[in-house]
Amino acid sequence: MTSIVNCCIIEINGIVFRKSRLWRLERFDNMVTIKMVAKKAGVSPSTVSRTLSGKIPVAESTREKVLKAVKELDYYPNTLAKGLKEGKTNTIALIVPNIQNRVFPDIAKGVEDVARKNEFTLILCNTDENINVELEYIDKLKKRWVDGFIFATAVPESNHILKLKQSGFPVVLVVRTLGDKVDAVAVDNFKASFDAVQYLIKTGHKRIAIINGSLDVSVYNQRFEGYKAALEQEGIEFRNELVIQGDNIDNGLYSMVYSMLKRGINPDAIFATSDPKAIIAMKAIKDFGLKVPDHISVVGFDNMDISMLVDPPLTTISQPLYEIGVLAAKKLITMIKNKKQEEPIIDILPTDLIIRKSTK
Amino acid sequence: MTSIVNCCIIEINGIVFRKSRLWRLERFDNMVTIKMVAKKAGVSPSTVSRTLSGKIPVAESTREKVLKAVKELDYYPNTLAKGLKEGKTNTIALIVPNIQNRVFPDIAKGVEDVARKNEFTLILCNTDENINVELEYIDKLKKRWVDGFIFATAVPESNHILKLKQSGFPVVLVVRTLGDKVDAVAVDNFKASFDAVQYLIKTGHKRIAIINGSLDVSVYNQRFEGYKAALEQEGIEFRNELVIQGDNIDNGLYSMVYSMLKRGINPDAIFATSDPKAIIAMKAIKDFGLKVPDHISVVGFDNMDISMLVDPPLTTISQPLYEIGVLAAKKLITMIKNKKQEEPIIDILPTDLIIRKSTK
DNA sequence: CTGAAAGCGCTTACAG
DNA sequence: CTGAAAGCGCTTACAG
Repeated sequence: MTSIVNCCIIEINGIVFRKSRLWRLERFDNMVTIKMVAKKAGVSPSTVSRTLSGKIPVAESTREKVLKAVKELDYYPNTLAKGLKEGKTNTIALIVPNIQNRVFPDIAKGVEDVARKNEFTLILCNTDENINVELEYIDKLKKRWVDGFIFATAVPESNHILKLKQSGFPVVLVVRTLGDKVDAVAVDNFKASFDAVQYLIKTGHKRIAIINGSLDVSVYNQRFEGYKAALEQEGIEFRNELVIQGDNIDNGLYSMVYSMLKRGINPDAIFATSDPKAIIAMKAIKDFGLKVPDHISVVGFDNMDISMLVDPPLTTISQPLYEIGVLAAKKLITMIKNKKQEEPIIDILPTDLIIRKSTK
Repeated sequence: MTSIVNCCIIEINGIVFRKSRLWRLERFDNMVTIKMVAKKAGVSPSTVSRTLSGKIPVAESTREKVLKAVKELDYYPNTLAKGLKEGKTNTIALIVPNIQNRVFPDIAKGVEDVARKNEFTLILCNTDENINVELEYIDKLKKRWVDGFIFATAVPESNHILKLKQSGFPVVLVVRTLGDKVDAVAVDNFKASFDAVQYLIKTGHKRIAIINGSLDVSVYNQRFEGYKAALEQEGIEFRNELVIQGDNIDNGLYSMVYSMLKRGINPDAIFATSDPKAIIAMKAIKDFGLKVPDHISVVGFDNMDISMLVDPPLTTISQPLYEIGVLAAKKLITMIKNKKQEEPIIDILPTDLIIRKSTK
């Protein structure tokens, strides 16, 4: 028995409840519990639970009494208690390297829309491309009984993801793959890149430079391979001097492009592996006194909303980012509901080359 | 007593545990609990808890035994159970109208960085500018015992937010305010707008058009007022024909600007209340055959990373979005930790007018 | 159809 | 310094 000192009396709508207080937060002392609803409706907590879940039949008259009490007390069940009992939380986590990078909000939106429709909550985690932050998050979320994970991060060493999957958590990768060991939704970056470069070659370009991101990131690696393969197939020699390595929106990139032009490397096209890179390149080209596309054609990657607004409008590759998010979330939720591990499936969605005015 | 049928035996590292199985998910049957750690270390669960919390002294020798067992079993406490017991979850929710709008990822990043440092988890919710989705989220998150809310949404009827606050949840608004009733972190949109328009007037512009968003959104309302006030102070008549109402990145806006030029309204400057609007305006101006800034100056709002890359680089107003997120999260977490409602404080952060080449 | 009981995993007041 | 007990709010197997 709890002693009187540690009890408090709560009166809600004329019904008196005794509640142990002990050391809980004040804020929650006025939380309406299932017991209170039961008392008010004159039934047992079990019956309230059954009425609300709808899974087990309840007499119509009882049902009405319960629902009336629920409404009058503004009762909503405590998800923590429910989750503790049921061993699931209806929550999924989306791990992204950097939410400020345009690609991820679109994916996040797709994931979120599906999550909401299925009454799942989304936890968004930003790793700052830092593996330790990522590990920290996984550790935290395991404790929290997140039901599953979607990873959009792209570090090469990914044992932690395999381990997570092996320990029983449903995992879906997005925008990247990890062999055929983990479910994934991605695009064929090799092919997208290949197609774009082939298009440049077919339209008469011969000295095609590439602005690429870090080769440690799998998508950039694949795009680079696609670039080289297209050159090879079309019988154009790969030249190292035409490769610029520039990390996203980075002041260094502008001067790298500018200095490439100054050194007389004279490319007739630049294939940039992201739109911001392409836009920076266009600026450097213009500032150097050359014209896009008259002297140099430029192709981007991602079809950001801004890319149709720059001058000239950017030819670029569009990825179905929102759809990737949607499909990944659907897969994950199915896995969670099935409660068993199936053979992983890798879904590859198509990309489009969107031809605008930055190529001739 | 649970009958044998409903029990299962688990052996971990040579120690045997009996676990009631009943109807829990298979996946969690191999979860390591505090009881298992206690058994392995040869102490009581209380002692394990005390060792890990560190709040209550434990004998050094006991401590070592416990930590060894924790490590060997790879134990991590169940946050749901902890949250249920303690009445808090160390989780905050950020509600944004649209994560795909550039402004919000920056804020989200700020919130998240602070949350992570304080060992809070962030739940991100996207309302699609739909009040019903917002209400749905609030309802869901209350159940989940989220410890507090940050709202970046901007609908005018906001009784639900006041109600949430009154029912005891810490709430901070961001980018908007709700009188002085709720804590908020925002910028002075009126002043930012006033300053920009005044700058245009001082530099010789007389027919200044404005491209504004919906007046239902408080920030656009304030920016519009700032525009009118600057005109008035400088003795320039406000003209309705110079007002364009265009919802963000919307194909309609381009033709609205174009047709304004065609109708001979001839503004000498356009103040756009967001960068995308400004960039669309610049495109319409160019396509019409006029030059920016020679014929028409253009000013944007938000200083998106892209705005320095367009041609000409865009003069715009920069808001400290990341800092807004940081400050809001700090305020919220302080409120949560203090466990009591103080007088609300509205923090107004400064904006900067960044002058580039789109204005003369 | 319904209630009393047990238990999810944890933490602290209580009593040594 | 430590263990046994109680309880957070919920849900379902069990027994009527």
